[in-house]
Amino acid sequence: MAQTRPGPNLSRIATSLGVSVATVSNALSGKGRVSEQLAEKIRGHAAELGYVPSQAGRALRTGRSGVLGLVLPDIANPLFPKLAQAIEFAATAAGYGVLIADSRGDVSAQTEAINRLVERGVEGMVIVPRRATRVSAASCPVAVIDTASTPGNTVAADHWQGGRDIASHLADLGHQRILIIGNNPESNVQNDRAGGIRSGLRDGMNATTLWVEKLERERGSGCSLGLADKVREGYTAFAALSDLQALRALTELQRDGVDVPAAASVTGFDDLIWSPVVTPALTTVAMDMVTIAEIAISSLVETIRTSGTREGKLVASDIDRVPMKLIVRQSSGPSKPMPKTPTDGELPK
Amino acid sequence: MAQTRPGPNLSRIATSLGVSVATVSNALSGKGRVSEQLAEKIRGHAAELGYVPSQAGRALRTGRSGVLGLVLPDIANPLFPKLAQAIEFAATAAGYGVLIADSRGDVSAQTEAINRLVERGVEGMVIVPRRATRVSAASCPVAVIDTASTPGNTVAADHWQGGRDIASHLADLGHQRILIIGNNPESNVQNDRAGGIRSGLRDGMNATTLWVEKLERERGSGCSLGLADKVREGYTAFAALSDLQALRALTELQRDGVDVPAAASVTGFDDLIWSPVVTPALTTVAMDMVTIAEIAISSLVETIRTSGTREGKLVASDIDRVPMKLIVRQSSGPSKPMPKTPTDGELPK
DNA sequence: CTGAAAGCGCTTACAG
DNA sequence: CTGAAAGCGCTTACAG
Repeated sequence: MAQTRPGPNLSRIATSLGVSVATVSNALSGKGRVSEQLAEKIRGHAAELGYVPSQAGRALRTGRSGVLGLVLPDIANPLFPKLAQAIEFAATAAGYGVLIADSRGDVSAQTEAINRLVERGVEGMVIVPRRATRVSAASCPVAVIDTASTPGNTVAADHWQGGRDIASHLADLGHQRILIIGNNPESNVQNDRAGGIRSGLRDGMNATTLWVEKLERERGSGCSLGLADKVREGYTAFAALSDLQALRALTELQRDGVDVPAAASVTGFDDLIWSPVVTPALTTVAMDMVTIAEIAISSLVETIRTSGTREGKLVASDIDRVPMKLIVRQSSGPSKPMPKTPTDGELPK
Repeated sequence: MAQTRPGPNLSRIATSLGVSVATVSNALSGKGRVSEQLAEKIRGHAAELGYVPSQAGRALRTGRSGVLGLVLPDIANPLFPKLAQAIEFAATAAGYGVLIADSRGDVSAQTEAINRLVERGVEGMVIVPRRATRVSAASCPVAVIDTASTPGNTVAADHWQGGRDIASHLADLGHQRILIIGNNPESNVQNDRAGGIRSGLRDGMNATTLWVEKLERERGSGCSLGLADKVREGYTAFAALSDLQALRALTELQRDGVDVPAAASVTGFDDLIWSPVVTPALTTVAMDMVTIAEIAISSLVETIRTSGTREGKLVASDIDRVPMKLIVRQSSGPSKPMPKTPTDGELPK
C-alpha cells in the first residue's frame, strides 16, 4: 500500500467536479486550453478544498525540484544574515526554494555538505567557499560567491575598489599615516582590500599593515594591538579590513583614552549590524549583497534553463565584480578640511 | 514525453546487472532480504555509476519529503548565524534538509513564508516568530523558538534565569545602582530578561530601566544615551538586554571618558560574535542554541513520526526552558571584592 | 532469496 | 475545449 498525504490532490478535485485530472491540471497551471468558465470553477473548488500541489509529484514528472542549495562556511559568519537573506529573496523571486548547508569544519565537510544538497535534488547551488578552497565540481550548476580563486564562475564584491574608496576618504580627511588592520594574510578578500587601500594612497601618505592573527600567535589571543602606541608614532587613521577588526580597534583606542574620531579615524568593511550603533559610528564600505545575490541566482537559473540539471556546469563567463559602497559615518580627521562636497560628506569621484 | 534526469536510476542499475529494480532497491536500502553477495555487487555497481537516489521518486512514494522549514524574522538578526547553524546541524543529524524562509516585513509576510514552505512539502517547521506574533497554525507540525506567547509548542532560553545570573554577578562585584538598557518594552524576551535581573537584586541594590527606542523617538535615532551622566548620578553597572545595546553602551561610556570596567561594568545578553573581541570584552549570558535546536528538531521529528505530516499539530507539551550560561569577561567592579569562588569567577548557585 | 506489479501525484503529448 | 493514458523513480506488500 502506498503512503498518502492528508491533503486533497488533483484526482480528488477532478472526481468531485466530474472532470479529468488533466483538465484540472491545465486549469490550475493555465497552460492547456480550458474554457475560462470551467477554469474558474476548478480554481474556486481547489481553493475551497485548500489544495496544495505536491512538489514531489511535480518534481518527479518534470525532473525539476524547484530548489537551490546555499553552502556557507565559517562558524557564525556575521555576513551570513545579509547574504542568506539576499539569496533567499532572489531565489524566491525566481520561484526557487533554498536549502541551506553549513560547511563548518574542513574542506571535507564542505564536500559532504555539497553532496547532501545534491542528494536532496537541488537544481543548482550557491557556494561561499571556505578560505582558500577550490570548489570541487558538484554534479549540478554552481555559482561561487566572494573568492577570486576559481575564475570563471564567481561573483564577488569589488574589494579592491572598496579599498580605494577608503583610501580616498582618508586622504580627503587629511590623514597621512595609515595603519591597515587585517586578520589573516592568506585571505584573498583581505589582500584585495589592503591592496586597494595602498593603491589609493596619495602623495605623502603611507600605510603599514598589522595582521592580528599573527600578533595573537605571538602574544596570545585577545592581546592588545598596541594601537595607542601607534597613535604616538604618528598614525592617525586605522583602516581595518573588516568591521569586526574595526570594532576591536575602536574599543581599544577608546579604552586607552584616544579620542575617536578627533585624534584618530577608524574605518571598516562590510557594514555589519553594529557599525552604525557604536559611538562613534564606523565609516565602512558595504557589499551590495542584493546585487551579488541577484547575479548569482540569475546566472544559476539561466544555466539550469539552458543546460539542464546535473551537468556540473559552471556559471558566468568571468568574475563579476560588484561595486562596494562607501558609507561615511565619521567625517572628521586630524586636519578637518572643508569637505569638497559640503552638503553630505560624500566623496567626489 | 516525460522529462528525465541525467543520472542513473534504479532501473538502469537493475538492467545492467540483470536483476530487478526491487532487488536493487532492497539491496541499497538494506531492507528486504537480499543475499549479502548480491547486495555487495549491487552497492558496488551503484557507487561506480555514481547513483544518487531521486528524492522526488522517494518522496512521492513514501509521502515524506525529508525536508523541514526554518522561518526567521527580523532583517539580518545577529542571532541568525548561530541559530541557523544549530538547526541545520540537528536536522542533518536527524536525516532532514532545511529550507529557509525569511519573514521580513509584517505578519502577512510571515504567513506567506510559511505557505511557501508548505507548498514545498516540508514535513514540519521551526518558526522564530516576529515580535508579538501568534503563529497561525500551519498545515504541518510546528515548533516555535523563543517567544512565550504561544504556550504549548515553544522552546525558549530561560531569559529570566539569565537575568538573575546577571544580577548575581553584578551583586558579587559589589554594584548597587544598576541601569538596565533595553530596546523595546513590548518584547517578551527583553521583559523576561529585565524581570530576571530585578528579581535577582539583593538588599541595597536598585535598578532603573532605560528603553532606547523610546529615547530615540524623543531625541532622534543614534542619539546619546547620556550614560556618562548616569555614572555621575551613581550608577556603576549597565546591564543591557542584548549585546548590541551593550556595545552601544560600552562605546558611549568609553568615548565619554568613563573607564570600563574600573568605573563602570557593562554586561549584555546573547554572546554575539563581537562580545569577546571588544576591549574590554563583554560579560554576557549565552543561549544554548545547540540544545534549543535539538529540542525543537527532536520534538518536530517525534510529532512527524507519530502523527504524520499536514496535521497542523503543535509540538512539545509545554514551554521548554533551556538554561542560559553566564560568561564572565569583566570581573572587576567598584569594590572589587574577593570572588566567592576564587578560581574562575563562576558564580555559586 | 528474488521478481512482477501496483501506485504515490503530477504533466504532457495526443486523440477526440 | 476536454479526456484517456503514459510515465517520471521509487518502495512495498505479495507471490514465487
